[in-house]
Amino acid sequence: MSQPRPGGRTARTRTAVLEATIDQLTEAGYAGLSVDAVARRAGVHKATLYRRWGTADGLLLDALTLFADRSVAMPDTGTLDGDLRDIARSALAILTDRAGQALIRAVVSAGHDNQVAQVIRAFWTRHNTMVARVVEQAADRGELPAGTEPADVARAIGAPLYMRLLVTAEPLDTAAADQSAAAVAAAARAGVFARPSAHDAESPA
Amino acid sequence: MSQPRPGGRTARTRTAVLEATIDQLTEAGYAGLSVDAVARRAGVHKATLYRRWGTADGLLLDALTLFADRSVAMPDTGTLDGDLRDIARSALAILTDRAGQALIRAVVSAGHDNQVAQVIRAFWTRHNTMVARVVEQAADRGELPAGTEPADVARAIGAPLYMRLLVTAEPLDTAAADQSAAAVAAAARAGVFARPSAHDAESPA
DNA sequence: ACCTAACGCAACGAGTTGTCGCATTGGATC
DNA sequence: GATCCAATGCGACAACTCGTTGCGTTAGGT
Repeated sequence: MSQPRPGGRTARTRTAVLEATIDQLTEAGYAGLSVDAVARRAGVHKATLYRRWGTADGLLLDALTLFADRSVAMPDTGTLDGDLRDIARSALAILTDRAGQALIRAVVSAGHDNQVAQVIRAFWTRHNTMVARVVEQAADRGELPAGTEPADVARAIGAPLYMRLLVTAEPLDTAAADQSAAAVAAAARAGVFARPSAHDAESPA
Repeated sequence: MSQPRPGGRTARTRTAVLEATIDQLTEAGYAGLSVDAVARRAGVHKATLYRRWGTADGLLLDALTLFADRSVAMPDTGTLDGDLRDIARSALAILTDRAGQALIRAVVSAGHDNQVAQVIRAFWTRHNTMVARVVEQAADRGELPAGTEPADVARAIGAPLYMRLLVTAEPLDTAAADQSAAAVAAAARAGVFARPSAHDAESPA
């Protein structure tokens, strides 16, 4: 069941092509992501790309998968504010990374009805479980009300940064990330993200 | 200096074309916004579109201008929470509107280096001045610390909603808008959006 | 009734897209 | 180092899309 030819040339071609894909996305955006352009840039014949990736979306999907496979780092600063700040700065790192920017813009342009969206959903699922642990620890320390929704917290941390990148084209710097983290911390402490308690009791572990 | 022929046919054509532009954007996205497709859909010959709008981006720009010309409504509920809730719900209305969704997605895909971006910047400028008045009133009432940045508040209100639409494809409902407003209110009250006071005094007014 | 801007129409050249058959190459295996 | 085969290179191609142009027609001001 081993791959027929997992070896050198194929891997090199893939690397060159996916790097060219990022370059092309960076310069020409999703609209300019044609198979021909990527082939020329990678120094590979376009027939090869059509055979292995089929379409431009196939290229995007492969590049995205490679990028999203980085494991999400779990912060552990001992305080809610510290953890949220770390999360916001990690998000900032992705959003300021050249490949990250290119891929995020492309994903948004590609829409939500394809395999690309599945990779994104999987990424957010992992990210949310990470945030859930942070929230849980904070609740144990008494820093947050019980029943705080991790998904709401996770979205709120990233949202202002994505907003700057995608909508308002404002600068993405550490101050922006830290402000976002502080805002989320304040809102979470105020119970804005707390799920309305079913009846009035939430005791189980 | 009056327009040569401002009358009937031209106006009808424009309406039909811009409506077809929205339809096409809704169904096929920015990538599918070809002049030919819009012409067929509008029942107008493509040469006419090339003559009047030049390119697909010209169509987008005209449709966007028409849409963005709605004046931004100023809320006046008497409380910060009420005003922010109104603002969030207004944003929600745009983001759930068919044309609004189509245009916002298109604008993001079109990027930030064109005339389209200018219309967007103008829109946000007006929106920010509106939010500034709300913030100012709240500060006068003592609900907010002095020096609270309106731009930060405005961004924070819209961000989670844009995030749902563009990135995570989550539902856009009143609960989402209200939560966003509540989160911003909590953060603003905590002074997260307060500009660091120049030296240490902020007494005037 | 007249006049002209706006539109319809058809055809076109240029560029892009995806596919095909065949030659060549690289690297795994013995 | 000889052999073999999957992966790639190569060029040509039909189909399609894009934007333009010249000319005839129409609508709506005057």
